[in-house]
Amino acid sequence: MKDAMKDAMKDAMKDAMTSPDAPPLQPIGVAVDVILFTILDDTLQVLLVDRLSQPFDGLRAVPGGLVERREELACAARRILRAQTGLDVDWLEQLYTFDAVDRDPRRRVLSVSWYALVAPNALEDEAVPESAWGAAWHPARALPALAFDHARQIEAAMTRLRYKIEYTPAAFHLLDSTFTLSELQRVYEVILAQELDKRNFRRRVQSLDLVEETGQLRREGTRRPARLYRFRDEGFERAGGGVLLRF
Amino acid sequence: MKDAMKDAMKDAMKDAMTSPDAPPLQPIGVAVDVILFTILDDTLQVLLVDRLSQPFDGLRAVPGGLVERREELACAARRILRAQTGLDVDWLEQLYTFDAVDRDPRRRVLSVSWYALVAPNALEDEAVPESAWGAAWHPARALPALAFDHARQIEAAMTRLRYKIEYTPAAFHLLDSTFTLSELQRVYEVILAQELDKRNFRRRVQSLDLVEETGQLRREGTRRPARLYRFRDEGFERAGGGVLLRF
DNA sequence: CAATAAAGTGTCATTCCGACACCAACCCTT
DNA sequence: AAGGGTTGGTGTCGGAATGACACTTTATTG
Repeated sequence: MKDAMKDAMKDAMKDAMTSPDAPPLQPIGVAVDVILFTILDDTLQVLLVDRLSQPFDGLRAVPGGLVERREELACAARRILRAQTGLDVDWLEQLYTFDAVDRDPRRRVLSVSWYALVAPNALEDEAVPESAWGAAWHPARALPALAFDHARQIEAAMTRLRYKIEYTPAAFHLLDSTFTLSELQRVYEVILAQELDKRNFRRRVQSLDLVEETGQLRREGTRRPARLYRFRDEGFERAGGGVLLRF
Repeated sequence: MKDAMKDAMKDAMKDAMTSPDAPPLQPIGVAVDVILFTILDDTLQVLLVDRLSQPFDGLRAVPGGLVERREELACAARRILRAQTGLDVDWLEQLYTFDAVDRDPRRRVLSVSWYALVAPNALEDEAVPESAWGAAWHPARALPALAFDHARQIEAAMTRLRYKIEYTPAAFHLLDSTFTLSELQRVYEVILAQELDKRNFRRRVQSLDLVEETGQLRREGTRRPARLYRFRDEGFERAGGGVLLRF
């Protein structure tokens, strides 16, 4: 720890020294936090880890950590996610930069917040390593006490997500590459927190050419098998960024 | 300058020292940049200042600068706007945090980017001080060469603005507190870069109760005077965040 | 008082949207 | 083999919203 501190100070010195014309550094820390969503048990879930040290020892938090000196923020977010959860995500978007001066009681640390989406079965495949972090899913609408300003961050991420699924293909990243229309509908219902009419939903999705049949069926349990679909990029592209799925 | 450097290092040391449990600082600089829009000559305009030193000496840039140690980002943005342009804005929103490692050739500096809106006559009142900064309006769709990643930032801000005027009262901040419906329509036309039908536009605005008559008229030039309106908060609130003005 | 220039106003045809209910297909049980 | 259970899958219709469209009004100026 002492060595790390010395290193940081050497870095600071070098940075200040090598560019005589550069204005002085303000020692503001930069962290990223990642709100990782999935849908499990027909519920929107957020991945939380345990905090094992001060501050906020014993509370839960979203995965996060300091950004390295020459690391892009999105890379930091992915690195931290991988380290704390073992997951690789394919949807990762910057959410907001949280900057309250006292959001970290130790010193000034900005949090550049991101949100990410994974399909629920990513769990089974990659197995969230219980490791030291105690990563686990929690229902997004019934969260325990959280460290830092993470409750606010999750709130903001949920709001953003509600908007995003209406005019981007975000929802598809909460599903496998093939899915049934009922599964797709459930994603929208869970995120929007309202029931949708099955026929109207299908009319929209199909008239926008957002999906195409794979020709295969999902047979599951004791009931009629459902047709499997896959997402069609061209649908969203052709629609050109307007609002697409409004319910 | 040397003193400033010493101060920065002292700060860094203090920060690292006072919290033995705090992880080491990464010396990443934090700046804010502000894309300030107005509408002038029926054109969307961006305020640019001259760069008078390296890097990018001689180019134009949006107002920006380093954040102070205990300063919230929005405060920094307002402080810098005031210093470089003399303007106080009432609409200021965080846009995005730009983080390319080499966006500042001297060293790693994040830019938390904001966009702001002012009514065009703010100019005449407060008189953009030509001062050292050479602040001046430039048509947003015909910009000169810009410092840093500011061209990309402006692009992002314009995209955001296009969305925002559809579901927030942003457009009204580009007008005086009272305005004619034609002026309001021109704001939408300029930002969306498309002509709108006068009667359909008025139908929407009035059916949503976004405006109320002041009872006064604007007489201007050689033509029929127009009724003056003012914005009604309740309109947007009642509409509850859905899409309101879609053309 | 004529010319000019923007302000202001209504209709109609089309499309979009939301509400609504039943049969089909499969599996399992008996 | 028949029947029950469960989800999958489909069409219509009435009302609302949308987009296209042109003329009259009201002021000023010469």
